[in-house]
Amino acid sequence: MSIKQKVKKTSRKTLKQEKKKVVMEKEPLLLQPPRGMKDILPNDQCYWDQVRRSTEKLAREYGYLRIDTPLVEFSNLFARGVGEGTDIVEKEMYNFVTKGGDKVALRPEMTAGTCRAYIQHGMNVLPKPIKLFSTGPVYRYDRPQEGRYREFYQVNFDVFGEQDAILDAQVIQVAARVVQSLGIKAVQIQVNSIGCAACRKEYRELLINYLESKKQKLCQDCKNRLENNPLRVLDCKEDKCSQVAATAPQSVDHLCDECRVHFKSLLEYLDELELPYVINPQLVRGLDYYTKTVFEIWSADEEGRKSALGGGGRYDGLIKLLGGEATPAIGFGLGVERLIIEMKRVQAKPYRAPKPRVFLAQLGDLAKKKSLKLFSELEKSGILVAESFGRGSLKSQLRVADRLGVELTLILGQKEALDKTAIIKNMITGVQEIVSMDKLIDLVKRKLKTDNVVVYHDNNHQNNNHDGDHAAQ
RNA sequence: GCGGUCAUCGUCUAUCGGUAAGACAUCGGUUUGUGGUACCGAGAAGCUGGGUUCAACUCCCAGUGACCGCCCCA
Repeated sequence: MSIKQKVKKTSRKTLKQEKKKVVMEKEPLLLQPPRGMKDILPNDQCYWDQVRRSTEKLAREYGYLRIDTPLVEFSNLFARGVGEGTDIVEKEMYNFVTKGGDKVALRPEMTAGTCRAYIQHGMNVLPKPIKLFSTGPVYRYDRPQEGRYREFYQVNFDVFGEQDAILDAQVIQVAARVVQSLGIKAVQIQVNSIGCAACRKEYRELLINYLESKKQKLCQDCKNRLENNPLRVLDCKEDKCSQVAATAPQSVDHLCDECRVHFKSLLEYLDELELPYVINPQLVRGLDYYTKTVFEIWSADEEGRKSALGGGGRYDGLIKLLGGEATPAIGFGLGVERLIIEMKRVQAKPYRAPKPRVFLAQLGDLAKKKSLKLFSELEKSGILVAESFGRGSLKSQLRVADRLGVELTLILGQKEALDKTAIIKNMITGVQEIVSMDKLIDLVKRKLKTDNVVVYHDNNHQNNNHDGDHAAQ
């Protein structure tokens, strides 16, 4: 190591220590978001765009209107709506008190807020059924891991005012279609019916009796669940519990007449739609408000590892519970991050936004000034243009143009600026011509239309581009 | 909430108890008006806090975070 290097290293180190000292004096600044939260970087946006486009298109086609509700609601909306005894409300809610003393929470799911808005704005007077969809972040204070974040995004569909099972089937179909439209084909739909308030009460007692008799075989969690949420014992993953659950009375066998008919016709409608499904008598959802139909959508990879993409169900009692007039309703939510994980796994095509096909290069003070306006004129006439105004040399600008893979580069130099002309360079053939400024835009448009896109990139070059994408992350 | 693995430039990966190397990426240059290659150069890192030591990026502890497995869910 040379003396020069040594000196440099030392000074760098000293600098670093000083920097550290300054930071320490103020307050440690962690250059990362809080746990379980993450940035969605430009490189990933193509997947998010694809999800947004697909869901918005299907929502439109099935008659859903978009609604956006606040990320923050009063805590008791969720306590009442989602259920006091649920994991979500009990241990996963971001609760806080505002300066004004309001007890509020970040929404852990979207249905409660949608219902609140439905009641508040008197949507019950609209022609039924009323279909609403929304998308945005939701928050759960859970332990993060792959596909599970404390801030995550959902797309959510809800329908109000229709109790016919045909709607249950259509809602399940929409859920399946959203997933499939993203290119995720290998999905499994699980359905179950947990009955209405009346038959659920009866069933619940039956189940408690049964579980009490096997109490010593249950895990500690389930012993607790026995008290406040016995249905949840059924989907406990503990071996001993699932053994008990396997022989437990099943809700489908203890439905009242109405619920049985409802479930039966749902299955008939699903058959009619040729939507493959599996009846899972063990399926219970983590939210209290469900009645009758519940369902989940799962994907499975080659090794059989499953991941829940979303789920939903009917909640005929919720609107009344929250203070509205009794209104049947059904809905579902899908986890966007999980959809994207699946899209990547099956190598589904993300949305590709149009890229600029023209680059504007400038040389010299006068041309630089003129190029700024020329850029906006090109943009106004619908031509996507790239530039690198900050660079001086034509060489480095052309290098950028090349790397962006544009088809044409417009060169505006001192001479051209004075002559009111510009050079159009075809980046594929290398041929260039001088045209007058007032014909430039029309000519560029014509060239973009007629020029066939020739793929001339060699592999090496493409790889470089690819790496570049990653480096931008 | 519990268990496991891990933590070095923007990214990936080395090395070492004596203050860190390379690749990719970035920026600049190779006679300043012409792009892919090549060559030269520059900037850029030891998660945080303690401890052991003459000396810690390295060893130990704690914290934090990421990932995996439970639990739960989306």
